[in-house]
Amino acid sequence: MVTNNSGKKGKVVVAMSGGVDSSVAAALLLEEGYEVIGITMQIWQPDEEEDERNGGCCSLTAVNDARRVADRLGIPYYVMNFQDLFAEKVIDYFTEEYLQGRTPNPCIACNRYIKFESLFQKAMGLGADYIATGHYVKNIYDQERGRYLLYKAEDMTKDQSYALYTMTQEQLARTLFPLGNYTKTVIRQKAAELGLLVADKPDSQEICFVTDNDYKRFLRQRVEPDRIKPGNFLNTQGEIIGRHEGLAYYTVGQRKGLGLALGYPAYVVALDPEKNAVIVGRDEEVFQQGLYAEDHNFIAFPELTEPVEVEAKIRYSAIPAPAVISPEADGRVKVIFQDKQRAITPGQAVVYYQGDLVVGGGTISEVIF
RNA sequence: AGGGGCGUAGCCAAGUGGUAAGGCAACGGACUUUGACUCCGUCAUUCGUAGGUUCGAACCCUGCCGCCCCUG
Repeated sequence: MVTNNSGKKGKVVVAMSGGVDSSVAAALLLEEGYEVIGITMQIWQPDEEEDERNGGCCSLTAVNDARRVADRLGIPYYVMNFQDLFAEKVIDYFTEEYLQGRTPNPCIACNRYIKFESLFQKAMGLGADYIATGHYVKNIYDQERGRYLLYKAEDMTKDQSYALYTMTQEQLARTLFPLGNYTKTVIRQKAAELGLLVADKPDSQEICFVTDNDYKRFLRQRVEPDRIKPGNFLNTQGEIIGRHEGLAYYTVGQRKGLGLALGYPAYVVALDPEKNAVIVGRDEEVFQQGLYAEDHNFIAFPELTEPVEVEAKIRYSAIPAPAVISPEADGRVKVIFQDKQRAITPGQAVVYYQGDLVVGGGTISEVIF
């Protein structure tokens, strides 16, 4: 059985969401001999009614679940308030990006600014040697390169390396990912063996602060109406083919919700903030050869100085595709794919891999048509 | 006004006497720690309307309504 020994291997703060993964992560670290402290980040204050159902990562049930697990494991447990920071770095970013005709990835922003920046600092301030999360990903120190490297998880279906490409060497040096070598199935079994009540808790999904999975409604409620203006749907020839409700409600590659009966499936090819237009086309018109990305972080090496062959991943659920990345004079990175990719979307992250190794990544700023 | 054509679901559209294809859109579900994509399911007791012929009509006939084209 798990016992809290004196932490021969160091003190680690585990970010506990109340879910299976972070709960088992804490348990595994305990077994390995770390001194474990559980912390739940309170990041979002849901409207009374919209909460609780499935227990978002910040709902009361989440905190209660996490606290129970901590009790069960016999570790200290605290709740820390990150609501203001989350509102700024994640929610504001999320809405502003949509308003500008880009498509944000809030999970990446949360990992970057909340978990691995703010929580990280507070943990270090508490005298912790490490921070740990329930992400499915591997963090390994490479002697030859003298760098900490990030690798895809053993369980490829659960791999979350895409959402962690922003991690710096300083962060990686003091971060533990106990789940990297396990499959989700094993983790659930482990939770059951430990007698954790969260063993059968469903996987979380969707955006944690958009509990009904309707981000359009979320924007409608939070943004001043005059910031979302209706405009024209244009075909790729520039002809007006209909009216849209506002750029913020559309994203590249989208099919549903356009309301355009053209006889063939119509997809959003691009958003044009200049004209406040949504460009629509056929399926084949949404495939593009490359992109420019900015705001990079490289993990496998300090910086990109010459063209490198990689497999680039354009969205969370994409299969990495062969591409060549090369540095541009303006600091951006040019990514040219071997084969055209579907719905390359400004605002989304592009993460570069070499096999299981995360080379680095950036934010897509422009699509090369 | 005269001549011709058309009127099938939200859009396009097949069906010309035997009891309403299909596509698009929409809606519902599955999938999913981002938005999307994808997949599965649902979607006209009724064919502009009123009569008539027929065992039986969206399909044939007649009136009316609406729209389009041509002529003057």
